[in-house]
Amino acid sequence: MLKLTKRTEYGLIALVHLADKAAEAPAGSEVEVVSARAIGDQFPVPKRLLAEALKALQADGIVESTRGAQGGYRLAKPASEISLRDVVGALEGNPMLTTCDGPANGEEHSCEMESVCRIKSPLARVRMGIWALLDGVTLESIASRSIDPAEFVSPAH
Amino acid sequence: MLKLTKRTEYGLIALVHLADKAAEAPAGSEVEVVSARAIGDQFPVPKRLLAEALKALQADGIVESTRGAQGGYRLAKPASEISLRDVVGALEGNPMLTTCDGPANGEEHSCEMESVCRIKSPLARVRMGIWALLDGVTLESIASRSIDPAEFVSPAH
DNA sequence: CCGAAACAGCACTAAACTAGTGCCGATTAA
DNA sequence: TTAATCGGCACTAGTTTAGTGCTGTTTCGG
Repeated sequence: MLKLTKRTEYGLIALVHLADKAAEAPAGSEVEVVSARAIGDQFPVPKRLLAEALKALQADGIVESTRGAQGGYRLAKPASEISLRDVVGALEGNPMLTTCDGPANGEEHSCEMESVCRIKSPLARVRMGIWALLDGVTLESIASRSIDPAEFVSPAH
Repeated sequence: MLKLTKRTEYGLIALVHLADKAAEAPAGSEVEVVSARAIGDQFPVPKRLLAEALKALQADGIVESTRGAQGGYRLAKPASEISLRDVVGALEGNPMLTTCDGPANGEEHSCEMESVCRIKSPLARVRMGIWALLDGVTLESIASRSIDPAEFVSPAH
């Protein structure tokens, strides 16, 4: 199904939070790291999965981590340079649409119909369209949507 | 994962085939129906699943069926009026991206964070972008990609 | 009128993926 | 030294996907 996983959802939530932190920081100063626990405390999401997502994001160089007490995560790049495609790619890999519509796996023989298949290349085009769309959405554009931090930390419920 | 199901893949293959038949037919004449078996014979796909896909397409008014011997399927509308979104919608439903990113299910309370959730509306925007993209791809545009029928029935390999 | 061809509907299995949890080791600030 | 925190492995339960079986119903053709 054409759906993102919870992992991705949680990862995105965490990233938006980290982007806020980065934006709040006084210019020129080091951005404070935020622990997975701290993020999880602010949202009703299973903290453990959040941590899983952050781990994956770290492995892909989207966030950087500091270990030990007072450790945590922060964005590894400016929010404007992190696209939704990067995030989705890190959290659920690149493969898309049909199995035979391989993205860059030129070596795989994809499917057995090859020559008979008329939908492969149209689907590949669609896939690239979707990727381009995700490429156009940066973490900055997601995070910078009129959020008063005060309202943010004191949720309505 | 951001992937289409086999069902959709098989359905698309069948639709392209039916679009061919429709295009071949002499102007003004009735388009011949094609049985699921006939389609399945031309492609290395499990015939049964192909039939499943066609059934779903019929239920959604994308193809129309004729029952009984010599029965089969044909497009219910011109190929130019069938979009990839229609097909995907018929074969795997509309829900997309995260679970809280409900398409038109206004009544559902979606997720419990509501007020705190900062990714919902950006994701909704992305979803609409993807749908618009799928809307722009018609069955006609997929099928009419320089296919010499002769080359089609005698594949290169 | 009968039988074969074809759609239609239901139910079932096995494999893969998703969501979520547990546990323990490694690292580091206090 | 201790507690906080990231990092890695493994495990369970539920859902989805892929694929198959069987039976009923409709209709053409002989």
